[in-house]
Amino acid sequence: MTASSGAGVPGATRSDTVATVVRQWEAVHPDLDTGPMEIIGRVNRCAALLQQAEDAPLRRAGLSRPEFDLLGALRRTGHELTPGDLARETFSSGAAVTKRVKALTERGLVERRGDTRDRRVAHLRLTDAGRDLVDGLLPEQLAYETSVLSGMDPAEQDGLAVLLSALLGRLEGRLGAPRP
Amino acid sequence: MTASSGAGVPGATRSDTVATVVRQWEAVHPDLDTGPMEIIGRVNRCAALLQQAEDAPLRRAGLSRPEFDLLGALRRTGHELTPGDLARETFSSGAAVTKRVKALTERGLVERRGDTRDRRVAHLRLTDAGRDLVDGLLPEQLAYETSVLSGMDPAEQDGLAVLLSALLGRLEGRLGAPRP
DNA sequence: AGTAGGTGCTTTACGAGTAAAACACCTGCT
DNA sequence: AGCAGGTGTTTTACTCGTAAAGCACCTACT
Repeated sequence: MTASSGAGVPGATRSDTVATVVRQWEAVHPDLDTGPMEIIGRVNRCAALLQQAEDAPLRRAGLSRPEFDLLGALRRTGHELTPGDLARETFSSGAAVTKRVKALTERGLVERRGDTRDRRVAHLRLTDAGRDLVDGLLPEQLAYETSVLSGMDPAEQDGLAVLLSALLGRLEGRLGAPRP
Repeated sequence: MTASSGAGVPGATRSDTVATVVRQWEAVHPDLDTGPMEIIGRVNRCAALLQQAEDAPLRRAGLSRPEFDLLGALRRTGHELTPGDLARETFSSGAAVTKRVKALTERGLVERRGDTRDRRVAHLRLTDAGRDLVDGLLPEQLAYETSVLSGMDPAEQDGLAVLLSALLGRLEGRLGAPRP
């Protein structure tokens, strides 16, 4: 009665790994509504496969994905960011940002400048080399993403983007400040 | 011209973090087609938030998510699995499985039995305590997932499941055996 | 002015995953 | 039978992220 997708969707959406996992759970726990798994299991699995695939070109450039995210944040915002800004922007802990920034400055991709007013804070920006690296990598990433999505027609792509946005909106609203 | 979702979708899908990130990239690189980001960025972000949220009840039970995945694989298949099977089933490395199995057997959740034919392989199964733990946790997980999705009506949920399945099918087909 | 409390960042200690090597065992060829 | 090569699992050395403590600095109250 939980109004989920238990409905049926007759023979659709066969042949992905999540479908077989869901069927296994249904066999073992016929009483539970496995509808949500059809969505959330697939989101998780898609994300895992996408990251694995997209990491390859980055590693070729000697970057981890979190490092690329950090450089990307600096590039796309267009202005300097503090470590704290970067932590929020890349959804990672402050400590992780500290270490990544250290590694990236040593490699000459990022520069730091102390704030004159508040001597606790640092301002970070890309060096020319850092900017060039991001600008070289980004088209590669997008080309791969485009090729993955090329199997879906544009209407499906838009539909997927809209539905995911709805889901994400809900997640971000609900999880903005959870109780640990 | 790459037939992506660049079309427009006028004012739709505002107010999630991915939308603002995409707008930033568009401002810096107006030449690139950022359509794929609208999908793939959201998949990644949704997965990150979902995992973070779903980890909480697991940690309360003293389990990490990979550990729960391992126990879940044993539960849903209903029969014994070898470490290799588990590695494939949970998409993790053999070494990681070895360590997790060790920890879980020490906690009395998993039992191992040597193969009589081939003495290299072990067969693993849940203890009663392991089975009970999974069976107690699973409804919690599903209830949370149901509540997250409760904002979407059933038709949207089905649509999302179908579209994600199409994407996942493509990813699994393409990435079954990549070249490192 | 002096100080208590908060903020921004970094350091430390540790846990967890990985890749590569090591190990133990099986299989098929001669 | 004996051994070369393959497979299933574990071990080792290392990397990376995290939580919690630590440090330096700012701010606002008395």
